Order: sequence, then structure tokens, then C-alpha cells
Amino acid sequence: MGYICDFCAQQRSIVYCRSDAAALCLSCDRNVHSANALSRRHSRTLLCDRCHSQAAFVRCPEENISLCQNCDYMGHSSSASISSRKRQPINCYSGCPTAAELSSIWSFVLDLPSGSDACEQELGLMSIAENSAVNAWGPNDKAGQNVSGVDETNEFSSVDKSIWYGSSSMPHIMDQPITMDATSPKLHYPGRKGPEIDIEDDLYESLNMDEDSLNIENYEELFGVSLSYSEELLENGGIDSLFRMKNLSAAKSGCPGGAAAEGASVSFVNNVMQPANSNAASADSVMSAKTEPVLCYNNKQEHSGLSFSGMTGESSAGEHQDCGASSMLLMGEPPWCSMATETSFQSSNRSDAVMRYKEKKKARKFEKKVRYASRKVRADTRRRVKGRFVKAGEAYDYDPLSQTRSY
DNA sequence: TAAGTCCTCGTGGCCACAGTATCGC
DNA sequence: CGGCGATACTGTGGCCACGAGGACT
Repeated sequence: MGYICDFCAQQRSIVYCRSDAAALCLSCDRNVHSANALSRRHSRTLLCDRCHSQAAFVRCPEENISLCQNCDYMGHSSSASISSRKRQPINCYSGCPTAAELSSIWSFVLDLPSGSDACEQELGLMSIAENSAVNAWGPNDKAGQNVSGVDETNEFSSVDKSIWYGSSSMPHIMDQPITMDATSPKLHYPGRKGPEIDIEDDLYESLNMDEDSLNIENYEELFGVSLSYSEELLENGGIDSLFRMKNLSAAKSGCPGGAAAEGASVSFVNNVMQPANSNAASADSVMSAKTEPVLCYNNKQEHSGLSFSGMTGESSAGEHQDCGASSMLLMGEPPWCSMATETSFQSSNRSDAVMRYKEKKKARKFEKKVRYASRKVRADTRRRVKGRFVKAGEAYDYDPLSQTRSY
């Protein structure tokens, strides 16, 4: 999963290690990859700013974001003007480079004072408030969240801001660009009537959450029955209910794309009805906000000035299955279709949604979490015979360090 | 309280087995 | 078109050594 370091589960993930298939913060990247000579050889690169699950391989200067192959293809193949944009290849690195070295590798991203340790800096910069917002809105949302009082020119701030502000693919709700208070981590949506939505208030202050409680496993606790309830809904055909909740909310709010403006956007577009009567939908929304916020703004199609995640058909469904039921709304019929039209699509959509839900559930429940990194390091270097550990000195058929056989 | 001893647990890759899905008849 | 067997695929648990870490003296 993206955003949060796969290793410490606390810091924001920044780099991606293909060998470990892990997104890591700079601190853990150094720690993990300084463990032994083998891990030191792991090739790492920036994490894709869009899907946050793959290694970025190109940099789009115009959008000021790093993209993996898939997101680059998805984002740049939609039109000739976009596809003609210049893109810079992103270099990989190995070993344990210093902050200055990383800055030289990724000069377009890292603005780290030379001579300082990147890890220490990152750790120093992270405050709970900052992390909370990052958790809520992804790594791209650091602008204006300088609660810790640290100069926000550091690290990724420039990139992050541009992602939120300058990208042509940025969300435009009701033809109104999202603006952000430069001095507070609040998003304002001038296109809506009523008080401006304070996302931090909505999602976190009212919930009194700290960053640790934002682990995905804690959503059930947070929302009571929300996750399990929504899962049961899915399994028992209740995804229709979820659909209707969101579609209805869209209709109520008078926003044609309300239900489709997934993830974070749902929270404010539909905030009129969401919190009180739809635990499942709310949980879903927040989950999406945490896990796939960029996806929600990854648009190739636009309707009535409102941008939707433009994932088309099967590829996106498979690639972004983490969105679970929510992602269903991003495909198939526009969610503002009438209920009659809706039903004609629901059977196939439901089966797809259930399938993705099951995969997601499976992945979540069987996701292995290493409790003792030291033991993992040891196991990773232990010689084996047919997968089983062997005594030191005995014949082996697999040596993780040299990948050779003793016989 | 500190030091020493003992025991339990966790780690990853491979394999065997069971269960499920698909295909052809 | 449904039933049946064969085959392919998928998921799960167990095994192994050994050191970290906790319990106990």
C-alpha cells in the first residue's frame, strides 16, 4: 500500500524498492538497505506520485510529479498535447546515499540541505499533525501544514504543492478549482454553498485521531461496524446499497458527479448526508481518501466540468483494486444515471466489485507483517534445502546471499 | 537490581496436500 | 444441457535452524 512506509508504518513512504516490493520512508530505506551487502545492492527509486504503489520511472516537469510506467501511460496517452510533454527519466540508486547524493540524483525533487542526513531530516520534519494530514490526503498534501514550525521549503514541499495546485489533472469541483489556505491545512471549496469544509475538522479533529490510529486495520474500530458492515454488504449484495447511498447523496447534493468524485471528494461533496446515516459509505470514503486519493483525481474523462477518475474498463479495475467497492463507481455508468439505468449495470458491476472486494480482503487478512526485522534479516540470509533451513555447515541448495549451491 | 540461564517464538522458501475451477466428453 | 472425470490452478499449512527476546532464577 502506498503513502505509509511499509516498514515502520509511520512515516510517509517516499522511495520504492523493487527487490523488496516495498514503499519506504527515507529513514527505513537507509536502515533496511544498510543491513547487509545484498540489500545494499537493491535498486530503489522514487515512489509513483499517482498510484503510490509502483516505482516511478519518469518525471513529468509540467505536472511536477513522478510517474510509474502505468500511470505515465494512463496519464499521458489520453491526448496528443499531454503525450507530447517532455518527461525526464528518473534514476535509480542503490546503497545508502546521503541527502546530498539523493539531491544530486533527484535534483527536481529533493531540496535537502547538503551535509544533513536525509533520514534524520525527514524524521525531524515529521510531526503528528503533519502526518495526520498526509495520511488523510496522501503525501501530496503537505502544503500549509507546517504545524511543526519547520521551514516547509524542505523535502518535497514544492512538488507536493504543485501536485495539488498546478496539475492540469487537478480536481475541479463544479468548475471551481480547489484552493487551499496557505496557512492552514484546510481545503476550501468555494463552489459549494454553506460553510467551507474543514477537512481536518471533518475527518480527524472530530474523530480525535492521531497518526497511529490511522492504520487501515483501525478503521473498524474507528467506524464501529463500518468495515465489516460494508464488507458484509458487499458479500450479500449490499453493494447496491452502497451504490445507492452514494448516488442518492449525489442527487441530494445536486452534484451530478458527486457520487463519482470518489474518495476524499466524496467526503465533502456528500458531506450533507454522509456522516450521519452511512457508516459504510463514510468508511469507504475515508478509506479511499487514505489509500487512493491521487487515484481519485487521476482523470482522463470529464463530465460537466467535474473530473472523474478516468480509468477505463478492465485495466484500471485490476490495477486499482485497492479501491474496492469505491472504485466501482469510477467505472461503468455515470453514477448520476437513473436508478433504472443503474440496475442494468449493477449485476456485472456487483460481481466485479465483489471479486475485487474479496481480493482486497484476502490481501488484507493475509498480509504478512514482519514483527522482528532482525529475524527477517537472518532468515533472508539463511541457507536452505528445498526451502527449509539447514544447519550451518551442512550442504544447501539455496544461499540467498550468493544464490549458489554447495553441491 | 544485575547477571546468567533456559525456553519460546518468529523468520522465508519450498513442498505436499486439499480445494476449486476449467475443460472435454 | 447436465453430469462426470481429468486436468490445471490456487490456497494453505508444515517443516527446517537459529538467534532474539522474554521469563525465570
